[in-house]
Amino acid sequence: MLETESNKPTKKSGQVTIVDLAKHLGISVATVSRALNDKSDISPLTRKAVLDAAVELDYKPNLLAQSLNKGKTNTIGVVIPNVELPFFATALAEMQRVALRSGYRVIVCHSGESEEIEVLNTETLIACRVDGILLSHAKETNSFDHIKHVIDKGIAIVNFDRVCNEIDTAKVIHEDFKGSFCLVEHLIEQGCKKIGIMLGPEKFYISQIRLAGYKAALEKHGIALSTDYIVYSEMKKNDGTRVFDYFMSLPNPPDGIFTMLSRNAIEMMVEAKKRKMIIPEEIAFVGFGDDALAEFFEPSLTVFNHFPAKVGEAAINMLIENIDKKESFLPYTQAITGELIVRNSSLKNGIS
Amino acid sequence: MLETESNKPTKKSGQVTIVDLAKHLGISVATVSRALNDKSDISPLTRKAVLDAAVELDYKPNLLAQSLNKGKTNTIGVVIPNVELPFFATALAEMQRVALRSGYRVIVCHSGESEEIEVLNTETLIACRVDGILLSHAKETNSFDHIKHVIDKGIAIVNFDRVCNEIDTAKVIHEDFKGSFCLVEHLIEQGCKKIGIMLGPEKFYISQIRLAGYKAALEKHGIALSTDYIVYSEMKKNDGTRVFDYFMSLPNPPDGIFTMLSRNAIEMMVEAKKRKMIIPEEIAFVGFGDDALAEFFEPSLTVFNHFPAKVGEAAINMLIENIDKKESFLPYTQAITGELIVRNSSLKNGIS
DNA sequence: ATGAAAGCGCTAACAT
DNA sequence: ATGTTAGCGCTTTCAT
Repeated sequence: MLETESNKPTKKSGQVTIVDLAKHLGISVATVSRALNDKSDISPLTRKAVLDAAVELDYKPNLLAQSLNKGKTNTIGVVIPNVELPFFATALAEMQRVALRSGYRVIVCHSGESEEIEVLNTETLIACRVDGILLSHAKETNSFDHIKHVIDKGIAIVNFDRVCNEIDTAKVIHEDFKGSFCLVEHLIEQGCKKIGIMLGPEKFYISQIRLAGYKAALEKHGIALSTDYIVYSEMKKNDGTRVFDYFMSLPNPPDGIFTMLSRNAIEMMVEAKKRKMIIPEEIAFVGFGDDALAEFFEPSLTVFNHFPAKVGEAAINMLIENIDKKESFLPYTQAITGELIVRNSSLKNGIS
Repeated sequence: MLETESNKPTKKSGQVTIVDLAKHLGISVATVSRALNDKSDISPLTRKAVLDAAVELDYKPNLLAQSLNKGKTNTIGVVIPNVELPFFATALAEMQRVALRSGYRVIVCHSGESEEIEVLNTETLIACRVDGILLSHAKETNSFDHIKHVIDKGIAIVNFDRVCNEIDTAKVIHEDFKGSFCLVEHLIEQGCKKIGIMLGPEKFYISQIRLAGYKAALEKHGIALSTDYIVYSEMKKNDGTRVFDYFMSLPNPPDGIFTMLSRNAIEMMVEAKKRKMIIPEEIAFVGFGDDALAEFFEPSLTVFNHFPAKVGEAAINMLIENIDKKESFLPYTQAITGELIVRNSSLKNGIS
């Protein structure tokens, strides 16, 4: 317990290091390290002395140094376009929960829907030497070289929700085809004959797949396809309003509308109500993805719930698998089972 | 341009290092470092050679090593209770935006409203040697030793939204008193005489302050205070419903209700509508904090908008100031100016 | 059971 | 203009 006056850390960081502990106790850093890491070859007394000193001096290990030394950071990087979209907020929260349980830290980056920032984020994460990356593309993103990059470097990566179909990465997706098929078929069963669809950007893989589901449902029920009823959007606020105006301006406007973002359906319903249209009798609505808005709006919105938390959980578990197996991991795709929630925006025999 | 066969990185990390670059070019690491960091004492030719090689070999700097060496990480840690609350999602997004602009990375931690995890998060951030911490307390949090800790270590910290009044930290808060005063006064002006208030946990500083604003408004207008009308809650889903039941069970139920979380007001309105009560004539509602739900619900909810993005921006700017000034920084408190948004849930002369 | 020393990748004196 | 070297905080052989 040799007491020197110089207990205060002297180093650059201003924080207590194992050198400080070693000096304080008059032993070597190696011994301190062993005690701290609970190694075998150490006397119980020394261990206790070190542990006590660590508490006394408020020693906190420097993760940077540890990671640098070990070549592993136990950190996962997440790149998302926008946490303000409820889907991403929920998925992210779940990722953090699982990460913590599995001994990983999480660095979150927002691309803000910008391709440039998404690329920048990816590079930052590589520079931070994260063990793996979870990524959902910005709507702007057209080129996927940064993803190839990550893969070439042998860094684990899982693509979720807004995935890119041009690269063979591990992916977690929704039942996009089935969900969209269900929703559209439900509209048809409710008597809708002219069904409009509002998608995200045309290049989105999920736009394409959901469109395919829509087409399949129409075909199954012998309804002809009309390109007038298919609209892409940049997913801006109030796009729903604009697209609804467009639909209503058609010579033969839809009697049912499916939107890829539930929020857009809500915006449309606001507009429909302004025009004194009767929902769902005159026009019915369904959306992809459940949230508080869908539940509380009047009429409540029929949705395909894609379980954001499950997506988050599956994605991070797949990533950890990828990290653990390293080279031997073979990319695969997992689709999370969703569920149709029928509500008043589409149910014509009106239940309340 | 000396070519050796051994271009591939040999090291533990598996990634290209400046040593690899140096070998590849047959020069010293110091020169490589200088070139990479755009130092003065270097010939343009060597610089170019290095930069080219960096691209060719896909060199990415190791931030861990840089940070360890410099004693600065350029990283900010954020601890929030739950991103699924729209306020935090928006504040966080803004923090990231500003951080990026200012050359900082962000590590986000969720406490999930747990004190234990909040403490753990804080320690992790210290261990990561972040330059500063932005923190909003979990609702569970009772002890603030971990905050004292951070301050004692000389790490910059800014407390926002859910602040603790027992410690002298830098803080960014809302106009909690004024906002609550405005909302309640507005109800009074609309003719409400019996005003219920639903707060968060009693120990929350913001609960206390918002209650004070409520009391002040009542007093100004000569309305007697009744403890029956004051309810605390743990901010769980559907607490609004329960509290509304309670209010309605009173011998003399309120004719106006103010909730600290807008979502609770929505839940109450759902319940009120089920009971065929007329809003706002029979009972009016106002909430603290604006979000999509408040705008889209029918009737739309009168709120005090506390501008989440501004809070996020102010908090991170204050933190960066703290980081830059270090010792000479004196903690202060900044209140973000809010704004009353009157909507149909309270406006008795009904505008639509 | 403990210490000495090398090394993780990088920067910054200090040479030359 | 470039090379040599020490050191950031830690773990881990290899000695003893």
